[in-house]
Amino acid sequence: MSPASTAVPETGESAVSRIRDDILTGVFAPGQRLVEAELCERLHASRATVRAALAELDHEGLVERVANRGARVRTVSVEEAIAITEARMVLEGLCAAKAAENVTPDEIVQLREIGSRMTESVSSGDVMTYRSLNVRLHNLVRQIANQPIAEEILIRLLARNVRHQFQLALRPGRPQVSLSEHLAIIDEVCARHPEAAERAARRHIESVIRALRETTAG
Amino acid sequence: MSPASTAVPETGESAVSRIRDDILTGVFAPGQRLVEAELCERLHASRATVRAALAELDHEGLVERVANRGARVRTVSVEEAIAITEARMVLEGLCAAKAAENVTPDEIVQLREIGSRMTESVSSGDVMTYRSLNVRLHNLVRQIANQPIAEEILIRLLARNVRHQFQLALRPGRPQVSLSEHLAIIDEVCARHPEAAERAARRHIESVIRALRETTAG
DNA sequence: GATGACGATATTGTCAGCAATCCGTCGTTT
DNA sequence: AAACGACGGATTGCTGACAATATCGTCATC
Repeated sequence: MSPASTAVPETGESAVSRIRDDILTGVFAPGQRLVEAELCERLHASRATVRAALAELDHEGLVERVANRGARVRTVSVEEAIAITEARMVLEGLCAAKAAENVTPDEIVQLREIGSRMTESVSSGDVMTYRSLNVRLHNLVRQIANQPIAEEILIRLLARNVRHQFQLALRPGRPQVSLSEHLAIIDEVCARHPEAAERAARRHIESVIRALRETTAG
Repeated sequence: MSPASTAVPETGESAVSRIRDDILTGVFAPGQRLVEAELCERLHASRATVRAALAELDHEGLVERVANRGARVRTVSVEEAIAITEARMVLEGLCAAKAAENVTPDEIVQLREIGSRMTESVSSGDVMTYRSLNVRLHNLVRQIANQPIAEEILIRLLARNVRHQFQLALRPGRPQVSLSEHLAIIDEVCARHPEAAERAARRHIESVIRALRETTAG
């Protein structure tokens, strides 16, 4: 569950979380400079603390640091978002395959439950619920896969382009497209077909990539 | 090219490099405690510097830190090495596919050159040369793929279990097995067949995984 | 008017020291 | 004798200050 590293300095961790949240919620805009002294005031922490936090966020890919020139919120272009999503594609495929190998009856019930609730939320047009179910589904698959290395990488990649993901979810017609893909993943994992589950996961992310590409054109 | 993050404090970077090298070359044994004060003396640096270095290496997965209890060289079990290699498998597959899409005539020449030199070194039994060519091949493929995100992740994963990779390379008969797999990757990339190149890359890493599994049995 | 050198300012990188935390040990109590 | 709690040593986490570096504006020069 813990996002990434093992090091968890107490106040330091809260500093990381607060800055991360401020980036993800848009308090800090993409490209904005993050001056250490300012963050010190804001967080009531020392510079060593915010410095460690910035290093961590640099590692997560949320901020960009250059030597002697400070840190800024990383702006991820559509091209980068596509490259990130391509890496996600193969890793989610791996997790889906592993999940199909490991899935337990209880987990099958959970997957089906998410699937039916996804179907409901799409037919009722509840985009936000669908989106949170989407996150839950991917989390559950990763958890079932029991592949901590791939999981850690995926969590990071995901955090890195939440912004694009979010914009994508709001596109009209997008939930309808992704719903069937999600249901296919659920079906194959529950059927314990690793190869088919991997293909389904990759098809899903391929569709995400196509949608991202369309944003450049449109 | 740069190993990982964008942050490159000058002396800090050398501290990171030196500790990393000492871990990879075995000066610091797996599981060994890394006390900050001792590293300060060894590197003639301040604690802030070595602290930042340890954080970076924690991010890279080479050291393990727990709050208030310090850092130690991470020991990676065979199970972890397998999980890491499974993640590598799908990412190398992605890079191979992308490389097959992007490869230029000049790069084809370079790939063929490496291939023929690999064949020579295997037939002459020169394991170390073969190993360095192996590294060069993977580097070149990643470079051709032009997929910076996947590349960065792969470099980290690779560094994380060099030890296992190294032991593997020394196993009798191993070079003969991997040679044909490497040549297949080269063939498919040069033929510009993305799907086939991906399959070839995955077959290769699958064979690495099988070899790793055998180490547990034997 | 454009260009390049120079200096002031802002910001990061580094250092030494203090406070907080954890582990092992010892003594005390039941 | 075993369990429990307090003490001491060691090590990390954090704070404030100092040094190094890059950026920006100014001014002289071509």
